[in-house]
Amino acid sequence: MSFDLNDLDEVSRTLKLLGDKTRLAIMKLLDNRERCVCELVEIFKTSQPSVSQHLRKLKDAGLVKENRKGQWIYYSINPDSPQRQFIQKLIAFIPSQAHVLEELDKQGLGISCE
Amino acid sequence: MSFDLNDLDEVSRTLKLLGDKTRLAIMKLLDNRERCVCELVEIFKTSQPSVSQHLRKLKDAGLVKENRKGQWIYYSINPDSPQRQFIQKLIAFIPSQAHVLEELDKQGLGISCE
DNA sequence: TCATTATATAATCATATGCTTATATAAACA
DNA sequence: TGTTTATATAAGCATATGATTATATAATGA
Repeated sequence: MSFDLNDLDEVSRTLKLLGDKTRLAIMKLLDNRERCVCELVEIFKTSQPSVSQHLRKLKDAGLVKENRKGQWIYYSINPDSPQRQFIQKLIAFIPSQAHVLEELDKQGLGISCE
Repeated sequence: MSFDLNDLDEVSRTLKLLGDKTRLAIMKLLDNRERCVCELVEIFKTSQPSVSQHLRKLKDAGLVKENRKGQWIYYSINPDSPQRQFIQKLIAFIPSQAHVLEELDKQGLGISCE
């Protein structure tokens, strides 16, 4: 599981991956706790396939991992990622997404896939 | 000159900008000292327009500034960029580009636009 | 002024990207 | 087993991106 982060290619690839607003927000949201796909779909008000595809890219890069619980699949930050420290520093520069969730509540949408 | 870095949009835009291998390497190279366009062209072994266009994007984002000296235009990190601290942290994760220059020397190309 | 050198800009093009719609898979449950 | 719910994958499409080629601008020097 060795991996050299000190590599220009690798860093630029990671930046490119997180250079997408949705993916960056997903990482920030997962920073707190795991979330199931349906939560993310509601938060971003986009299609389910769109969220799935973003998650796929994050998973392929090893940044997140999935955990199925019955029908639901929960995603979380992959603690074993060699890039984790780097990712954490990036995330630290993003404001909390709390307000996003608050706004959802105001709109009475709530978040429940159950 | 106020600017809120604590903004998801802004962070993702910056990451996207540096999510390009050439632009990221340019920023790393400029971290040491200013460089003229011709130096960068030689280093990256790409076309002059290509380098110019990358520099244009970095300049438009306020990350670098230019300084004409006769025929030559030298680019350097813009110290007044509100994103500077963020950029510095990103750059810190990239290995020195010293070896790139060393290889150029070996190939006898040297670097001189004069 | 004309030629040369350095750089920027414009136009074109091939590829990458992200979204949408449709469909497949997988679990839960009647 | 059949239906519903959650998620993934595939296909198609519009837009973004980065490179190349050609041309424009600007400074230098004969």
